Amino acid sequence: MLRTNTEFLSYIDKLYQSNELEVSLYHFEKGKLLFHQGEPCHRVLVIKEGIVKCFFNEENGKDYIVEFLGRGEILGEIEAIRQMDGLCNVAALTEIKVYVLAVPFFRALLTKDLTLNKLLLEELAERIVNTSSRASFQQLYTVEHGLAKLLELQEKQGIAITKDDMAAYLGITLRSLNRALKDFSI
Amino acid sequence: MLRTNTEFLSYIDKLYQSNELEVSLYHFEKGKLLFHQGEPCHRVLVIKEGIVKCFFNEENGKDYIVEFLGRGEILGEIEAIRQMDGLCNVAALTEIKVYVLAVPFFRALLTKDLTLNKLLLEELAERIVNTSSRASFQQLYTVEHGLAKLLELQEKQGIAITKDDMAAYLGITLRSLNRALKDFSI
DNA sequence: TCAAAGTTCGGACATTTGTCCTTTTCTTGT
DNA sequence: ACAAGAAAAGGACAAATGTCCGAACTTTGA
Repeated sequence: MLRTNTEFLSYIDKLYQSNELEVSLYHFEKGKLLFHQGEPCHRVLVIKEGIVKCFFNEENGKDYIVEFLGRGEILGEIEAIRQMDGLCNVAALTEIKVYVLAVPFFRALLTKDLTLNKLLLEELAERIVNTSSRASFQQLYTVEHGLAKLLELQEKQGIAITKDDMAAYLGITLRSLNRALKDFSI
Repeated sequence: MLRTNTEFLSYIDKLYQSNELEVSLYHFEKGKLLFHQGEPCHRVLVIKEGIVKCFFNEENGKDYIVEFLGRGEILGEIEAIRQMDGLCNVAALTEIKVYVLAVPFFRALLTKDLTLNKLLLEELAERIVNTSSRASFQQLYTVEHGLAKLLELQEKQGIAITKDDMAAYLGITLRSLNRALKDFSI
């Protein structure tokens, strides 16, 4: 549930070392909004440290968290590839360090670097696997199943997700989450 | 909701014309299962004609339709890229014609053909956009919203989806679908 | 044409989830 | 330490969805 991508990180680490003009390293504080749904994207980010959440804000005001991303995960690549406005919001859940690439540089790189293409294809394929199997799971199983997995993740990763975020990830209201948590501890 | 990809189709058309040893054209009848969830995949398909459904079969026996795919859409590419067993089932909803590539050939092509890489990146990015925004939408909105879109699709495309498939796409039971349909026609 | 079998549909009730609002618990400043 | 305000939790009812099963409708074969 918290995705990471070591291979991609080391690729970008190297790129950074050999090309500091085009790749820079930034630092953002917890809570900062890195991408804004519906707005133009000018940069592609790769997480060096920290955790972010990607979430949709639907017209009815509700949020849905698509995924939590950590080390080596890339952000803004879909928008860069398809030349579209921000698909969803991205907010820093912890303090983060990110590599930043301008979109034109990223796109130029794509036209000539097969390694980058390969890494990206693997990353996108992995995301489809995750997103689609989660959608299926959430539609067809009860909340408890999803909650169990989410609690397990927090345990393993040693991270604390707020209840609001847990509910947004499960696609339910806070009230329902509280109920599920209560049922859980019986 | 019914996805197609003209660009990809013409790429494969050309590949077929220049390389009939490695790319072949097959024909399958309606109802045929082209990929089986959890089983090894040996081939990559590109739809030349017809429509298929990709669906998960969950352990509780329920189905969830991830997407409907038509002309120019590729199948089995995720499994080929990540070298994994079938992610979901794929069944022909109509008679279909497909180009067939063996996985090793497809992978070899990936290592040297930037055009293919580009087309695939665009396709995978598009799928992520669709899958994730649909997941969000379905979690956060009522069934009627989803149903409206689905009916619209059938109208536009002139295709008839069975009620079972409509329910599986919406992630609800047939009973709930019938109710929604009734409410709809008021 | 008719009856039997299969299929689809909808009623009735159970369960789940959401909404709204009160109660409880936690913070904060003096 | 305590009161006031803020944040979190839970009760009560409403709405949505699922399950089960019988009724209505279709198909098929003699």
